[in-house]
Amino acid sequence: MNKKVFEIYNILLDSYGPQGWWPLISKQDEKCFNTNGYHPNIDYSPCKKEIFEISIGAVLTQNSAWRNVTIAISNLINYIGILTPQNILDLTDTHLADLIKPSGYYNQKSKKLKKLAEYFLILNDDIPSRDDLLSIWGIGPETADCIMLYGFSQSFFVIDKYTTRLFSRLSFFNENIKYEKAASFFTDNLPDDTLLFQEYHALIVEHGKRHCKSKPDCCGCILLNWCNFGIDKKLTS
DNA sequence: AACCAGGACGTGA
DNA sequence: TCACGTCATGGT
Repeated sequence: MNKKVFEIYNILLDSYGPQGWWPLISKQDEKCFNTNGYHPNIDYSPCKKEIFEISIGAVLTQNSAWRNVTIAISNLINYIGILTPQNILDLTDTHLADLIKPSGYYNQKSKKLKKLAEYFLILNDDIPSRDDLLSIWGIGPETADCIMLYGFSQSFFVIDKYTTRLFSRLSFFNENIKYEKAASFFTDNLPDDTLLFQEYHALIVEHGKRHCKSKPDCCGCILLNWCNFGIDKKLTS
């Protein structure tokens, strides 16, 4: 058990506060109420329609900015009302593509959402296995883990570009590490805790957006002491 | 005006 | 297995 992994979590949490993921579009107004002393993850698990919204968001955000995804999801909600599998399936592929256009890759993602909706329709109230999700066309390891972790509250650790970038810069592993290997790095070095995994991934993304970008902005980075990459940047700039 | 954003799939070696 | 090409909008 590498305690550094948990220490970094605490640094991020102290600095940014609890993130309260998954950010539901259909619940944005309620979230605004709770900016003070509110711990959004405690005893909260999403209801059925929210699980589906999370899953849709996980697909739409593939290699695209969350800002654009919020527009796409808003378009969907404005047009079909409640996000249900049947409402998605009732749209034509091209109409669905048109609604989600702002999220990019709209033709592919339209098909992906249809496949996702078909699966959720037969899923009913069951909890899927990770392999079930991976067998759906358009759902890879990161999307599956997002759905499992944030949708179904199962303790899978989500690995994304921000995660491999940050922890490779922190010299824990190489940036081109395989997905499953990176995931087990975290699950091996952290207590098996869904809320922890939810909060940690969200904090990594927040830190990635603020500092650990593709072109890093190391000024004000709270992990600078931990980061060889940051030190190198300081010496060379 | 390139570059990047909370990836996944298909193909050829 | 792996290294690429493809998919595509919107912000900086």
